[in-house]
Amino acid sequence: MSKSTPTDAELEVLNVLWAKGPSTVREINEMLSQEKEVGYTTTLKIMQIMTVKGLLERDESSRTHVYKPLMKESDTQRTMMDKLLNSAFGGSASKLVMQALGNNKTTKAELDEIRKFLDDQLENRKGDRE
Amino acid sequence: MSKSTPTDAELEVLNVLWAKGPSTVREINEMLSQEKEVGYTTTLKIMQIMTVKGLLERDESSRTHVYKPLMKESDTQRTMMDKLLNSAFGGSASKLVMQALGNNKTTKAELDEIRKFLDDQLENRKGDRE
DNA sequence: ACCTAATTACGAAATATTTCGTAGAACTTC
DNA sequence: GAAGTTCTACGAAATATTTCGTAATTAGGT
Repeated sequence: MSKSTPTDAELEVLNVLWAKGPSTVREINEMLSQEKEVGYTTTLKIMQIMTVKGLLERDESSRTHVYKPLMKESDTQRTMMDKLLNSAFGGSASKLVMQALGNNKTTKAELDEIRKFLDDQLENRKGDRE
Repeated sequence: MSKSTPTDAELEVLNVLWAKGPSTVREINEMLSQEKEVGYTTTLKIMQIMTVKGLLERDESSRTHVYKPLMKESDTQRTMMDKLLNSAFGGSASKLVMQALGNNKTTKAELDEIRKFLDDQLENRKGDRE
Protein backbone atom coordinates (compact mmCIF):
# COMPACT_ATOMS: atom_id res chain seq x y z
CA MET A 1 0.00 0.00 0.00
CA SER A 2 1.55 3.27 -1.09
CA LYS A 3 0.59 6.63 0.37
CA SER A 4 -1.91 8.69 -1.49
CA THR A 5 -1.44 12.34 -2.25
CA PRO A 6 -4.04 14.95 -1.31
CA THR A 7 -6.11 16.52 -4.06
CA ASP A 8 -5.59 20.17 -5.00
CA ALA A 9 -8.45 21.41 -2.85
CA GLU A 10 -7.28 19.29 0.06
CA LEU A 11 -3.77 20.60 -0.20
CA GLU A 12 -5.00 24.17 0.02
CA VAL A 13 -6.71 23.35 3.29
CA LEU A 14 -3.64 21.56 4.60
CA ASN A 15 -1.41 24.50 3.76
CA VAL A 16 -3.49 26.79 5.95
CA LEU A 17 -3.57 24.29 8.79
CA TRP A 18 0.17 23.76 8.70
CA ALA A 19 0.75 27.51 8.72
CA LYS A 20 -1.84 28.52 11.28
CA GLY A 21 -2.27 25.44 13.41
CA PRO A 22 -5.63 23.85 14.33
CA SER A 23 -8.46 25.89 12.88
CA THR A 24 -12.19 26.06 12.33
CA VAL A 25 -13.88 25.83 8.96
CA ARG A 26 -14.62 29.54 9.19
CA GLU A 27 -10.96 30.38 9.66
CA ILE A 28 -9.83 28.16 6.82
CA ASN A 29 -12.50 29.51 4.52
CA GLU A 30 -11.52 33.08 5.27
CA MET A 31 -7.90 32.37 4.43
CA LEU A 32 -8.82 30.62 1.20
CA SER A 33 -11.19 33.43 0.28
CA GLN A 34 -8.27 35.81 0.13
CA GLU A 35 -7.01 33.88 -2.84
CA LYS A 36 -10.19 32.93 -4.64
CA GLU A 37 -13.95 32.86 -4.42
CA VAL A 38 -15.03 29.84 -2.41
CA GLY A 39 -18.27 29.14 -0.59
CA TYR A 40 -18.32 28.30 3.10
CA THR A 41 -20.07 24.99 2.64
CA THR A 42 -17.61 24.03 -0.07
CA THR A 43 -14.76 24.35 2.37
CA LEU A 44 -16.80 22.58 5.03
CA LYS A 45 -17.51 19.66 2.73
CA ILE A 46 -13.89 19.28 1.69
CA MET A 47 -12.83 19.22 5.33
CA GLN A 48 -15.50 16.70 6.24
CA ILE A 49 -14.34 14.43 3.46
CA MET A 50 -10.74 14.85 4.54
CA THR A 51 -11.76 13.77 8.02
CA VAL A 52 -13.40 10.62 6.66
CA LYS A 53 -10.30 9.93 4.59
CA GLY A 54 -8.14 10.24 7.66
CA LEU A 55 -6.33 13.37 6.54
CA LEU A 56 -7.74 15.51 9.33
CA GLU A 57 -8.92 14.97 12.85
CA ARG A 58 -11.46 17.17 14.54
CA ASP A 59 -12.25 18.22 18.04
CA GLU A 60 -16.03 18.24 18.42
CA SER A 61 -16.11 19.24 22.05
CA SER A 62 -17.44 22.66 21.20
CA ARG A 63 -20.12 23.29 18.64
CA THR A 64 -17.61 24.87 16.30
CA HIS A 65 -15.33 22.00 15.41
CA VAL A 66 -11.60 22.48 15.36
CA TYR A 67 -9.63 20.60 12.74
CA LYS A 68 -6.00 19.62 12.62
CA PRO A 69 -3.93 17.70 10.08
CA LEU A 70 -2.90 14.13 10.79
CA MET A 71 0.09 14.24 8.46
CA LYS A 72 3.21 16.29 8.89
CA GLU A 73 3.87 18.81 6.18
CA SER A 74 7.26 17.29 5.43
CA ASP A 75 5.81 13.79 5.07
CA THR A 76 3.21 15.04 2.64
CA GLN A 77 5.84 16.96 0.72
CA ARG A 78 7.91 13.83 0.46
CA THR A 79 5.00 11.73 -0.74
CA MET A 80 4.16 14.28 -3.41
CA MET A 81 7.79 14.58 -4.39
CA ASP A 82 8.09 10.84 -4.76
CA LYS A 83 5.04 10.74 -6.93
CA LEU A 84 6.40 13.44 -9.23
CA LEU A 85 9.81 11.82 -9.23
CA ASN A 86 8.45 8.48 -10.37
CA SER A 87 5.74 9.70 -12.72
CA ALA A 88 7.64 12.44 -14.54
CA PHE A 89 11.36 12.03 -13.88
CA GLY A 90 11.83 8.30 -14.15
CA GLY A 91 12.94 8.21 -10.53
CA SER A 92 16.01 10.38 -11.09
CA ALA A 93 16.35 12.86 -8.25
CA SER A 94 19.21 14.65 -9.93
CA LYS A 95 17.18 15.36 -13.05
CA LEU A 96 14.43 16.72 -10.88
CA VAL A 97 16.73 18.90 -8.86
CA MET A 98 18.40 20.33 -11.90
CA GLN A 99 15.04 21.05 -13.41
CA ALA A 100 14.04 22.82 -10.21
CA LEU A 101 17.14 24.97 -10.17
CA GLY A 102 17.66 25.28 -13.87
CA ASN A 103 16.44 28.38 -15.61
CA ASN A 104 14.21 29.76 -12.95
CA LYS A 105 14.67 32.50 -10.48
CA THR A 106 16.11 30.71 -7.52
CA THR A 107 17.94 33.33 -5.50
CA LYS A 108 21.67 33.17 -4.91
CA ALA A 109 20.97 32.83 -1.21
CA GLU A 110 18.93 29.72 -1.89
CA LEU A 111 21.61 28.24 -4.10
CA ASP A 112 24.16 28.82 -1.36
CA GLU A 113 21.90 27.17 1.15
CA ILE A 114 21.43 24.15 -1.05
CA ARG A 115 25.13 23.84 -1.62
CA LYS A 116 25.76 23.85 2.08
CA PHE A 117 23.15 21.16 2.49
CA LEU A 118 24.71 19.16 -0.30
CA ASP A 119 28.15 19.39 1.27
CA ASP A 120 26.68 18.01 4.49
CA GLN A 121 25.12 15.16 2.61
CA LEU A 122 28.38 14.32 0.91
CA GLU A 123 30.27 14.61 4.17
CA ASN A 124 27.91 12.14 5.80
CA ARG A 125 28.73 9.64 3.13
CA LYS A 126 32.45 9.54 3.58
CA GLY A 127 33.27 5.87 3.41
CA ASP A 128 30.05 4.78 1.79
CA ARG A 129 30.48 2.62 -1.22
CA GLU A 130 30.07 4.49 -4.42
CA MET B 1 -2.73 31.85 -18.63
CA SER B 2 -0.57 29.25 -16.97
CA LYS B 3 0.26 25.91 -18.55
CA SER B 4 -1.79 22.94 -17.54
CA THR B 5 -0.26 19.69 -16.42
CA PRO B 6 -1.17 16.37 -18.04
CA THR B 7 -3.31 13.93 -16.08
CA ASP B 8 -1.82 10.71 -14.75
CA ALA B 9 -3.04 8.63 -17.67
CA GLU B 10 -1.84 11.23 -20.13
CA LEU B 11 1.58 11.33 -18.55
CA GLU B 12 1.95 7.58 -18.92
CA VAL B 13 1.32 7.93 -22.64
CA LEU B 14 3.74 10.83 -22.93
CA ASN B 15 6.47 8.90 -21.14
CA VAL B 16 6.31 6.17 -23.74
CA LEU B 17 6.28 8.65 -26.60
CA TRP B 18 9.27 10.52 -25.25
CA ALA B 19 11.19 7.29 -24.79
CA LYS B 20 10.24 5.55 -28.02
CA GLY B 21 9.45 8.37 -30.39
CA PRO B 22 6.30 8.64 -32.53
CA SER B 23 4.14 5.57 -32.03
CA THR B 24 0.81 3.97 -32.79
CA VAL B 25 -1.91 3.32 -30.27
CA ARG B 26 -1.08 -0.37 -30.47
CA GLU B 27 2.56 0.27 -29.57
CA ILE B 28 1.70 2.54 -26.69
CA ASN B 29 -0.88 0.14 -25.38
CA GLU B 30 1.55 -2.74 -25.47
CA MET B 31 4.10 -0.78 -23.46
CA LEU B 32 1.51 0.27 -20.89
CA SER B 33 0.22 -3.29 -20.67
CA GLN B 34 3.58 -4.40 -19.34
CA GLU B 35 2.88 -2.33 -16.25
CA LYS B 36 -0.83 -2.78 -15.74
CA GLU B 37 -4.00 -4.13 -17.28
CA VAL B 38 -5.35 -1.61 -19.75
CA GLY B 39 -7.76 -2.06 -22.65
CA TYR B 40 -6.83 -1.05 -26.16
CA THR B 41 -9.75 1.32 -26.60
CA THR B 42 -8.95 2.94 -23.29
CA THR B 43 -5.53 3.90 -24.54
CA LEU B 44 -7.03 4.95 -27.88
CA LYS B 45 -9.53 7.22 -26.19
CA ILE B 46 -6.93 8.86 -23.98
CA MET B 47 -4.77 9.57 -26.99
CA GLN B 48 -7.69 10.95 -28.97
CA ILE B 49 -8.53 13.29 -26.13
CA MET B 50 -4.90 14.34 -25.85
CA THR B 51 -4.97 15.19 -29.52
CA VAL B 52 -8.04 17.38 -29.07
CA LYS B 53 -6.37 19.05 -26.09
CA GLY B 54 -3.31 19.80 -28.18
CA LEU B 55 -0.98 17.51 -26.26
CA LEU B 56 -0.41 15.20 -29.21
CA GLU B 57 -0.38 15.49 -32.95
CA ARG B 58 -1.15 12.61 -35.24
CA ASP B 59 -0.22 11.57 -38.71
CA GLU B 60 -3.30 10.14 -40.38
CA SER B 61 -1.70 9.43 -43.73
CA SER B 62 -1.87 5.72 -43.15
CA ARG B 63 -4.83 3.95 -41.67
CA THR B 64 -2.94 3.27 -38.49
CA HIS B 65 -2.37 6.72 -37.07
CA VAL B 66 1.01 7.70 -35.67
CA TYR B 67 1.08 10.01 -32.68
CA LYS B 68 3.78 12.28 -31.37
CA PRO B 69 3.95 14.67 -28.42
CA LEU B 70 3.74 18.40 -28.98
CA MET B 71 5.52 19.28 -25.75
CA LYS B 72 9.12 18.60 -24.91
CA GLU B 73 9.69 16.34 -21.97
CA SER B 74 11.74 18.98 -20.19
CA ASP B 75 9.03 21.62 -20.60
CA THR B 76 6.43 19.31 -19.16
CA GLN B 77 8.75 18.41 -16.31
CA ARG B 78 9.23 22.09 -15.56
CA THR B 79 5.52 22.80 -15.61
CA MET B 80 4.84 19.95 -13.24
CA MET B 81 7.71 20.99 -11.01
CA ASP B 82 6.41 24.53 -10.83
CA LYS B 83 3.00 23.30 -9.88
CA LEU B 84 4.38 21.16 -7.07
CA LEU B 85 6.68 23.97 -5.99
CA ASN B 86 3.83 26.42 -5.64
CA SER B 87 1.17 24.10 -4.31
CA ALA B 88 3.20 22.17 -1.76
CA PHE B 89 6.45 24.03 -1.09
CA GLY B 90 5.30 27.63 -0.94
CA GLY B 91 7.47 28.43 -3.95
CA SER B 92 10.71 27.57 -2.19
CA ALA B 93 12.96 25.63 -4.53
CA SER B 94 15.51 25.01 -1.82
CA LYS B 95 12.95 23.32 0.44
CA LEU B 96 11.91 21.15 -2.45
CA VAL B 97 15.44 20.22 -3.37
CA MET B 98 16.36 19.36 0.18
CA GLN B 99 13.26 17.24 0.46
CA ALA B 100 14.25 15.47 -2.74
CA LEU B 101 17.77 14.76 -1.53
CA GLY B 102 17.05 14.47 2.16
CA ASN B 103 16.69 11.01 3.60
CA ASN B 104 16.36 9.07 0.44
CA LYS B 105 18.71 6.95 -1.48
CA THR B 106 20.22 9.37 -3.91
CA THR B 107 23.55 7.93 -4.94
CA LYS B 108 26.82 9.67 -4.25
CA ALA B 109 27.36 9.96 -7.97
CA GLU B 110 24.12 11.87 -8.28
CA LEU B 111 25.00 14.17 -5.41
CA ASP B 112 28.32 14.91 -7.06
CA GLU B 113 26.60 15.65 -10.31
CA ILE B 114 24.21 18.02 -8.66
CA ARG B 115 26.99 19.82 -6.88
CA LYS B 116 28.79 20.36 -10.12
CA PHE B 117 25.62 21.73 -11.61
CA LEU B 118 25.17 23.98 -8.62
CA ASP B 119 28.67 25.35 -8.91
CA ASP B 120 27.95 26.22 -12.53
CA GLN B 121 24.79 27.99 -11.53
CA LEU B 122 26.61 30.01 -8.90
CA GLU B 123 29.41 30.78 -11.32
CA ASN B 124 26.92 32.14 -13.84
CA ARG B 125 25.61 34.54 -11.25
CA LYS B 126 28.84 36.28 -10.42
CA GLY B 127 27.84 39.90 -10.22
CA ASP B 128 24.14 39.35 -9.88
CA ARG B 129 22.56 41.22 -7.07
CA GLU B 130 21.91 39.05 -4.08
C1' DA C 1 -39.41 32.65 24.89
C1' DC C 2 -38.33 34.51 20.29
C1' DC C 3 -35.50 35.97 16.67
C1' DT C 4 -31.24 36.02 14.33
C1' DA C 5 -26.79 34.32 13.10
C1' DA C 6 -23.57 30.62 12.82
C1' DT C 7 -22.74 25.92 12.34
C1' DT C 8 -23.02 21.04 10.80
C1' DA C 9 -25.02 17.30 7.96
C1' DC C 10 -26.33 15.79 3.77
C1' DG C 11 -27.74 15.23 -0.96
C1' DA C 12 -26.89 16.27 -5.31
C1' DA C 13 -25.37 18.83 -9.32
C1' DA C 14 -21.29 20.10 -11.99
C1' DT C 15 -16.97 19.01 -13.68
C1' DA C 16 -13.00 16.10 -14.77
C1' DT C 17 -10.93 11.74 -15.58
C1' DT C 18 -10.76 6.93 -16.77
C1' DT C 19 -12.62 2.92 -18.68
C1' DC C 20 -14.68 0.18 -22.09
C1' DG C 21 -18.37 -1.69 -25.40
C1' DT C 22 -20.17 -1.44 -29.97
C1' DA C 23 -20.37 -0.14 -34.68
C1' DG C 24 -18.48 0.52 -38.91
C1' DA C 25 -14.54 1.08 -42.08
C1' DA C 26 -10.26 -0.77 -43.95
C1' DC C 27 -7.11 -4.32 -44.60
C1' DT C 28 -5.66 -9.61 -44.96
C1' DT C 29 -6.10 -14.16 -45.89
C1' DC C 30 -7.77 -17.96 -47.84
C1' DG D 1 -15.29 -12.15 -52.29
C1' DA D 2 -16.36 -13.98 -47.72
C1' DA D 3 -14.56 -14.34 -43.26
C1' DG D 4 -11.79 -12.80 -39.92
C1' DT D 5 -8.74 -9.18 -38.00
C1' DT D 6 -7.36 -4.48 -36.95
C1' DC D 7 -8.33 -0.02 -36.64
C1' DT D 8 -10.94 4.48 -35.55
C1' DA D 9 -15.04 6.94 -33.87
C1' DC D 10 -18.15 7.59 -30.51
C1' DG D 11 -21.27 7.23 -26.66
C1' DA D 12 -21.70 6.29 -22.22
C1' DA D 13 -20.85 4.22 -17.78
C1' DA D 14 -17.78 4.38 -13.75
C1' DT D 15 -15.08 6.90 -10.74
C1' DA D 16 -13.15 11.01 -8.54
C1' DT D 17 -13.30 15.74 -7.35
C1' DT D 18 -15.36 20.17 -6.52
C1' DT D 19 -19.12 23.05 -5.67
C1' DC D 20 -23.13 24.52 -3.37
C1' DG D 21 -28.14 24.63 -1.74
C1' DT D 22 -31.22 23.32 1.94
C1' DA D 23 -32.53 21.71 6.35
C1' DA D 24 -31.80 21.00 11.05
C1' DT D 25 -29.37 22.32 15.25
C1' DT D 26 -27.22 25.28 18.46
C1' DA D 27 -25.82 29.59 20.61
C1' DG D 28 -26.51 34.37 21.81
C1' DG D 29 -28.92 38.55 22.41
C1' DT D 30 -33.04 41.04 23.64
